[in-house]
Amino acid sequence: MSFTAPHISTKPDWLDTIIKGDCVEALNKLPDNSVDVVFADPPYNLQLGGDLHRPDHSKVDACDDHWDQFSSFKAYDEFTRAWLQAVRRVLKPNGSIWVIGSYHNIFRVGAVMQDLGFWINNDVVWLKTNPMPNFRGKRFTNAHETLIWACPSQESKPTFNYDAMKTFNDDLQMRSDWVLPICTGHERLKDDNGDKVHPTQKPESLLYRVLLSTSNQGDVILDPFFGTGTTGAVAKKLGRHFVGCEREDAYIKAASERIDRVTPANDDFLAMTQGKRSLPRVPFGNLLETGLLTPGAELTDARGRFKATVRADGSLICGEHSGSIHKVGALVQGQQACNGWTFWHVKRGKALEPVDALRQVVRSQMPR
Amino acid sequence: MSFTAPHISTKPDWLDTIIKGDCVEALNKLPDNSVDVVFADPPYNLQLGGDLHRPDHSKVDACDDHWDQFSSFKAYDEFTRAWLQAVRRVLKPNGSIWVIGSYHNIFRVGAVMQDLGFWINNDVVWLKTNPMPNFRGKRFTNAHETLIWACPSQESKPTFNYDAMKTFNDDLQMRSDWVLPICTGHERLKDDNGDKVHPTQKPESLLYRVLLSTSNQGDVILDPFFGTGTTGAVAKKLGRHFVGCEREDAYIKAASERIDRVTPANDDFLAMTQGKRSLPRVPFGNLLETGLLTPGAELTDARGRFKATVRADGSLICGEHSGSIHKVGALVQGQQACNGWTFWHVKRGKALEPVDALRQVVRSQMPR
DNA sequence: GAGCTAGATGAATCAGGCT
DNA sequence: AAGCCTGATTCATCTAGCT
Repeated sequence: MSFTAPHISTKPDWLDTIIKGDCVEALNKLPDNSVDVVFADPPYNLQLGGDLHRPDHSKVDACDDHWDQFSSFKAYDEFTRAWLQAVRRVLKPNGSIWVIGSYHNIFRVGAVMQDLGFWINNDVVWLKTNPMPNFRGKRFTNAHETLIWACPSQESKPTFNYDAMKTFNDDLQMRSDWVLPICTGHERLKDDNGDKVHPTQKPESLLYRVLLSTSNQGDVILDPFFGTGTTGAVAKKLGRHFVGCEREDAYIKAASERIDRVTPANDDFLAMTQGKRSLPRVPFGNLLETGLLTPGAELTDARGRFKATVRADGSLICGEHSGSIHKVGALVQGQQACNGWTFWHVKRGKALEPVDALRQVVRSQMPR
Repeated sequence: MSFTAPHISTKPDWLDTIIKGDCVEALNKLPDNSVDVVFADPPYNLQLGGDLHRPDHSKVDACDDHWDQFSSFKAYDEFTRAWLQAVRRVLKPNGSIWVIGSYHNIFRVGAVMQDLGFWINNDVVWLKTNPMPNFRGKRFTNAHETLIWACPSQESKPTFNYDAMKTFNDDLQMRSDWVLPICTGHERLKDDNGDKVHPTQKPESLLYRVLLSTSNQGDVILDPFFGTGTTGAVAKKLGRHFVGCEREDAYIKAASERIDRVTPANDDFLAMTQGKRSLPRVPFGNLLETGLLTPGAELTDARGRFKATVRADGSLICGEHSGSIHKVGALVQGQQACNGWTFWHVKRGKALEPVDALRQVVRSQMPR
């Protein structure tokens, strides 16, 4: 599980290990100012209700573990303050801390961090390419999580590999929104029954980007909620040291074996961390939001046989039919499917143009 | 600045107006439970000064000279609590509140909202297609802002136009990440010198999506930090009422003139895509009453594995099982629940059709 | 092997009306 | 007020198994 770092003559015994126990207690084993970067994925305090089923009646495997249960916001805040203070002692003055969370907990975490004097450099949103849908149709698909990147004080001068990030991002400044898939497939650790070992394993691509942007080779990376060790695995791969705190034996075992299998380094990781470079998607509704079309606008097909009217929500009305441009396009033609972008046209001056041309206008305003 | 709503006989004098003054004070003019949706873009640059007042109208002196982190955060929290409580009184129990902010303030706002009992439905990230770059190269490009969508309590049942948003988004569920350009060009209000009137004018496209997703035609939309009136302009355009609070005369003037220029969209095009949930309920027994099915009719599932017989009261008999179409459908499959309308089929000519198709026939014959 | 289909699954604060 | 019944609701991706 360990790897050599020749320039460190006497390696502390806690380096590149997982300390068993609650993180506040476990961190007592570390000296002051001994850590360069912290990555923390604390419990989210989800407060779930009853069971949730998919439309096909299968049950959603919820995160209902005991470690995610708190009696109140106050209790959660106290827990948060305690681990942040413990982390603060071991973090170097110019070190960085990353915390990830969802709307259930991230606002509380961020406020406590500010109260303790941490200085926020950025919040970063992880946009999931493949989030779980909202099965009951009662909310927006919860398609992102939030990371806070902060320093121990306003005076801190953290590592930020600006040029590496810019190169990484096709010579554009790296933005605060990162598009990455969730952790599935071979990367997801499974037990002997084929069940996931940890309910909330983070993708390695996320940790790559965190460590690549705000740490240097040989740095010490602390993860106070180590879980199945994504932080350790990526740290080792990138030539960083790690130290983790974890209470559950099953997670420690899985993480240790996982990190043992990691071979540090070449450059093949770059590909993994690249976001998708496909054309940005522009929903038809955008044309109304941005004023390129107004509710009541009339669309026709290229030959003018069918006429439809646009409503405020981006739906079309055409005789008895209503729905998306694709659905109504299919219905009026009596076909199974239709690309509404090329089927429907709009008058622009004297000429008829496919609405796809308006989509191009929107895209031209998007530098990405 | 006002527009007529003929179906409201006595329009309150505050409706479709901007109330001058601090929002906590101004909101005293509104009765309890009088607002359907709140959109709030609270100030968050503490160092600009002049923005913060305690509930007793004394000025907060936190950011006068030296930056005092703790006292200024505390003052901001007090300010936040005060306006949120004032808003809470006028918001209907099933109303929605949206708050937008950046990492400077959104964590504090979110935590205070939770402390006051607001229930968060989603956080939404607005991804800017054209953000300001990070000139010093010390941070990630700050390319997003965060919105919190919440309700006054966990029991609230807010308006959420799921089907309209899905149509809007090319027949995919609307996600929690919205890609929209910032407010520039002709949309950006300029004064006589060509300077922008308001430092943080929000794009109309953002409000369009907020109001389309969580409000209905004729709803009352409150913006306690009205600024140059983007909320009012989009509300009027979409056939909603507005009320705003604003302290600065210059903003009130610019907003009033702006809203006067807005032409509301035609009623016909404000109708939105409706889902099945809004269709009138048709009990299964109706199919027998109307003669579409006769007692003794045989139903099967799509693959013909299960056969059931319809009795005069609309119950099914299937082997040992009997009961409603839903109950028997669940029982024969050994599932907890089943939508009998789509599970059970009937022969119509040569083809098998779900009984749901018969329900459509009944609905088409119903008076609107 | 390639290609296809069916099935499984992911940090989720996920219903509403009537009796 | 609590309980019961109706019936509405999913996207991207990976794996296993079959042709």
